[in-house]
Amino acid sequence: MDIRGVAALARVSIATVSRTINHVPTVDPALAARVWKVVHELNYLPNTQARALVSGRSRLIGLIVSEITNPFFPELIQEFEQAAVARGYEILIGSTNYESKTMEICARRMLERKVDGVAVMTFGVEDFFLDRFAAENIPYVFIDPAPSRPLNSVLAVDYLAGISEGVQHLAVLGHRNIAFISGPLSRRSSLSRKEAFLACLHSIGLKPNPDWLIEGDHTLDGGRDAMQKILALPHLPTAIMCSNDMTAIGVQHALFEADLRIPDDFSLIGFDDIHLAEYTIPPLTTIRMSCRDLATRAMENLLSRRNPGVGSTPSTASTTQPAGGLDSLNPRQDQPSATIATRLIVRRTTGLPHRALDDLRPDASKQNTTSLPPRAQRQRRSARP
Amino acid sequence: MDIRGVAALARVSIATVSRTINHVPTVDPALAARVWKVVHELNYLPNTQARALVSGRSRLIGLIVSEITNPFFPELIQEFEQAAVARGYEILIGSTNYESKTMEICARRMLERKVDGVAVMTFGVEDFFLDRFAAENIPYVFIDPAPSRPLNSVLAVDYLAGISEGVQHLAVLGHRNIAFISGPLSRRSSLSRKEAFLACLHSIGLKPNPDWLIEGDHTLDGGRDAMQKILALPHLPTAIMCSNDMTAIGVQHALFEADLRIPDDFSLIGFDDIHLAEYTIPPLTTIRMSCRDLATRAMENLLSRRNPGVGSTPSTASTTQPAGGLDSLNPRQDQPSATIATRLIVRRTTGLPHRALDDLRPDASKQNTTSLPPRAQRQRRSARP
DNA sequence: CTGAAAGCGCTAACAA
DNA sequence: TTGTTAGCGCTTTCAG
Repeated sequence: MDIRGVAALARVSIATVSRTINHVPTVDPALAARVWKVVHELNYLPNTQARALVSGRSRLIGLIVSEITNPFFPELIQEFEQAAVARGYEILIGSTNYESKTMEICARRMLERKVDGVAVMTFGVEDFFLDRFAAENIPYVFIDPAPSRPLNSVLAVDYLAGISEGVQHLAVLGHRNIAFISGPLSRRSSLSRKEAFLACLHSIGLKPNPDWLIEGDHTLDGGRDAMQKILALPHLPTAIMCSNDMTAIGVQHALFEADLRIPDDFSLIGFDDIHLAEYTIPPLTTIRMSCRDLATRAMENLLSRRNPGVGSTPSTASTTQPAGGLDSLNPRQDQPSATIATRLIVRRTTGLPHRALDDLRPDASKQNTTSLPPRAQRQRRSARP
Repeated sequence: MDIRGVAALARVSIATVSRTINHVPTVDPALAARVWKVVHELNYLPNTQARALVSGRSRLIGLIVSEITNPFFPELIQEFEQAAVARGYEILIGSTNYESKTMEICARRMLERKVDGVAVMTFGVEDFFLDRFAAENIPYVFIDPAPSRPLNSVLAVDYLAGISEGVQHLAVLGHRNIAFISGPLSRRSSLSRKEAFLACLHSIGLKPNPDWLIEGDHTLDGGRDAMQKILALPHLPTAIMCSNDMTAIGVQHALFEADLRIPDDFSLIGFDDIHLAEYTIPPLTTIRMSCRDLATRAMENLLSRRNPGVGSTPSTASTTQPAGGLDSLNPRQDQPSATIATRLIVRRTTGLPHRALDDLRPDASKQNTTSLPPRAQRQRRSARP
């Protein structure tokens, strides 16, 4: 059943049907009522493809993430989807899995489906596609520092604030030897976090030990492996900061396997504050970055810059959803940046450095500052039957 | 740049361009070469909307899940996406968040975007939409028992096998008092799991204690709350089985907060075997269900039943991707079912029942079978400094 | 094997 | 305010 069928049954022209379902205000209420009646009786649903073809706008927003399997992204996607649906849009998800080939395919799909905007929540898209997006007048927004280009827009995350809170929290507890497990350093957002960490360290007069700067990959496995590398070091830090929560959970696991305890043996701080962080054992101290903020800001940024020349936007996309509303308020922005706040959430993976405990027990034999008691001397917590 | 531009530069008609990029075999290789050259020089990307409009096929597969935030689904989605992309399709994700209103919107979106098939990985869609899908000749596939209807197809998960392995594993260790935390019982897949559990219990001569059958909601919070309810009971089970891994992680957290240990105080089994299960503390014994199987089977099922009347499918969707291949092999099936296997993965949350330890220590005072020693007598594991 | 032409279902001028 | 009409970019007859 198509628009013609509706028009025939409602005894109006197809143009009137089109205007009605698009909520163009100048339709005679009587006719509109007839049209709606037929629409509902027939359960008529407009063909999105046809609409998109003729109007040039797909009401589709592309969302490129690195890895859907990292719980941070589903949380982001959920917020994004809500933000999109609330405004009458849908999202097209692409996950790059950190491969630039896959990224290319994603970008191509976005272009082929004529998305009205793209939010890139992962490492750099190649210039080729940026040019292409620009050429087709498709706004795109990056999280994090990105190449400065026209039509480009970035959402700056205030990494420094949260990480600084984290480092200071550790310093106050007495930690001087802090390791950092980064994400893949090829990604700008990973780099930013690492640099923020280094800057904080510097600002409180600590210098980084290169051995304690490990490159991870933002996965559970990566976190575990990185921690194992650290444990193999001759001198151990007393606290570990991680570039994301998944890494931290991997670290927890490595320590569990090594029979070491958190926070007694090591303090640990994550980043992202995924929902799971509250549920790790012990619950993870971490730095929160608001997905909702990110998603909302990204959406608004994109919509506010939407193709200003072509396609006036009189109306709503769906036969049911009311119009989104205020999307044409903001003027076009070319290098605007919203700032996304971060802040420390203290839970139970941070405590005094293990050295501090020794200091409290004067009878204990003096131990090397940066090494743990030999594993053999420590009891296993749960011997299996 | 559109097909006409390509045609002009390649000095052929638009029909020839169309045939070329669709890999219709009857094109003169010389012309085809000219076309491809121009296509690449111009980086021409065909407009998906236009293709879909005229061909009636969108090369879009709908995937309806309940909650993207539960890590099982991202893992499923990832597999699904790969399966789809490998066959030249894309997926359109809808998450219902367990709300039937949202489900309705999802179904509507799928219809409006003219998906070529829908995989429903969550509780029942309303009949209205099933009829609609059927009417538009859109194949759909359910996971789990679903209303029997034409064009309907279900992927049967062999819950019984895995759950039975789990129950037997517990029984062998000596557990007789086993609780089960289900998912929302309004969902068929939750019901199936619970029923499988009950059947297993019965088959080894145990009868369920109604107090130990708790309805959860498949979330972390739900698992925690359910465990807290169990802990408040006068008689405690010695083992807990959960309807999914997230619930089990919630249980771990509740026990951690209550200062109880796994597996010393309670044995715990999850379901799904999400990647995270290997990383919980201690690592979670769980029942594995293969996402990849699920995704692949669902995709194949859908494609094999694809609209047989309309739209012959001569070719590939993309200018780059090679054709998927064997999708027209299987004949149309109306009530076929692939069976998805499940099996137990033993990690470290299962052990002897706490009672058994007491039996091994004859000097210990005899304790009530179903209650733990008072918390006050147990030492805290990690007193905070 | 190729090209001309007829739409796919809808929106947006433009006229009435 | 409403209807008529010309496409949107592409696939697919149908002649050549």
